[in-house]
Amino acid sequence: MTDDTKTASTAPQTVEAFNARLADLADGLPKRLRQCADHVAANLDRIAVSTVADLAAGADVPPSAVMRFCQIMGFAGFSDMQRLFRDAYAPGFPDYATRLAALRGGAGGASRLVAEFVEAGRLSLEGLTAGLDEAALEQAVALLAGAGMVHVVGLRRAYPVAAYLAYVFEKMSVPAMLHDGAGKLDHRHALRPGDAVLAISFAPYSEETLALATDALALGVPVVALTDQVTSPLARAAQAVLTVQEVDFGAFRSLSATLTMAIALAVAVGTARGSQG
Amino acid sequence: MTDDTKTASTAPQTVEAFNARLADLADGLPKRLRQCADHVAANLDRIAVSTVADLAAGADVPPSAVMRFCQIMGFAGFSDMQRLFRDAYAPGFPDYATRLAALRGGAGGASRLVAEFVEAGRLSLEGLTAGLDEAALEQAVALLAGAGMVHVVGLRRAYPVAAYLAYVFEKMSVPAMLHDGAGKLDHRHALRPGDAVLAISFAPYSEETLALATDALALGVPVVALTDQVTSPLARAAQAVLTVQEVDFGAFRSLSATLTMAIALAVAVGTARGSQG
DNA sequence: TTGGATTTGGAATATTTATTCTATCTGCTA
DNA sequence: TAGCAGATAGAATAAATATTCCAAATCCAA
Repeated sequence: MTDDTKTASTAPQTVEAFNARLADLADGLPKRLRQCADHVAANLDRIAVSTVADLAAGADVPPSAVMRFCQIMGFAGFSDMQRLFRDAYAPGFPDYATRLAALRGGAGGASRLVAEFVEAGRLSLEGLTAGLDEAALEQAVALLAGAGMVHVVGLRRAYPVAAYLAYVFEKMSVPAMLHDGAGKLDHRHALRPGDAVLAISFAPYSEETLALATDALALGVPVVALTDQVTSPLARAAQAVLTVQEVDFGAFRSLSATLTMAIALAVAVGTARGSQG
Repeated sequence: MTDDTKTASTAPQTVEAFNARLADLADGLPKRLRQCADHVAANLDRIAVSTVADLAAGADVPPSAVMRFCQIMGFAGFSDMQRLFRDAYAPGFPDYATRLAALRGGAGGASRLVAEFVEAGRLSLEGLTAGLDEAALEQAVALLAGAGMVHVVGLRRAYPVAAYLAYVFEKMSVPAMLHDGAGKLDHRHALRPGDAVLAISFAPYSEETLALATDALALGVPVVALTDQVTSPLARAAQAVLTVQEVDFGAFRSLSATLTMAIALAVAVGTARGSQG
């Protein structure tokens, strides 16, 4: 026991080192300490202005667990750990506008891009609220909530949206099938009376998506369209048309608004079904 | 004594009001209080993480002078004043539990859901700018830009992100392969020296994603992690860790911030490659 | 299961930090 | 310069906060 492990000397000197150590230790930690680690990791920016009791309450552990956490991180105690974050607090204002301006103006290529896409996403979200067709939305929910099976289709840029919808539907126990065009199979025969189609497509509209929507129309299966324009060819085949405009940055469009619309739609449908029994 | 002068009621409620009051009083202040005012005005952003003694030392006055200063500013004491700054600079993802409860009770149905998810998305995007680790981002871009092939992996909730990344990479002519676990194939043999892995996973972390990252680590193939916590198990296997916190609404999380980070990353990588030749 | 090691919760204690109080000082007016 | 009002410094006290310690609980290996 003479070789006292010099825990103090291993104390992280920077927030980066702190994170590294946290990532390093986190896996092998017992329950309570793990809770501390997770809560701290998720609230790094609050450590500077928190007390042991605050942190303990947030992590749902007793204060002594927080103390033990600080010690295994290499600090003498909480105050020692907090000092690191108080010193690093200098950059200050996590004010959105300021930070965004700094990122946009800054040199860093990638950070700059993040700032631009964030701004584009924010604008798209604003546009979503402003341009929402509530009647169409209610109708879409009604159509999908009443369906035996929801066929979700979306390709290319719309595919992530379709995949996400399928995921949320599954989570909410809504019977749904994702048509992803894999294997170039012709899935249209899966459409049955009582089903519904949720088709997502943006210009340039993918042929397969349009084809499924058209077939559904012919079979009398209702179609909900999530698209970019009321004049979209997809709109012609649909009983309910939801439009979302994404603000683009450069040649690229984010999917913030589209996905937000998608999750709201899916949750609304799941809820409506749940309450129907 | 009945007309108790309600000094407490004059306490500034916002940082702006605080500044206004400070400007208002500063001129007529005696020496020591003036020193306090000047030092405080010059170090507004540090009040939240300072003690009375810190401030006193900085202003070169005894602690009791600081107390008097707090009181003439309208606060009950230093702690009262500090609370204002701690709250003001708290980068709040405020209580969504309350909102959700209100939503359940209130009317508005699907449109209301859209509004809530829009708000959650907006907050997530703001959090992304505030919490961006620029160094990690640059490193991630460098690793991926230098790779022969980018292996993108993400399952469940992360799958739409992975799919989107694969789409953007393809658009930008970055050789990329999407590992989607289809057919339960073991794709890890596809990893070759010179490649890189871009792994996306959120709690609860999917085993397959972790496995691919771990294999890559063993093979010396660099891994970029896009995850929710620095304590994520994915982080251990990764050379660059990008964290994104999504504000959740109810049981559901949108992907606004994650996708925004994803597209920015992909475009940055594509651009870097393009300029390399 | 048993035994041993690790982890945990909470009470007891130590330390830091805020706050009050008052004797003293300073600057002003007459 | 005497007298007074306000300002000040520092000591005394109160409150909040951090930290330690140990008995009890839990986990794990044999």
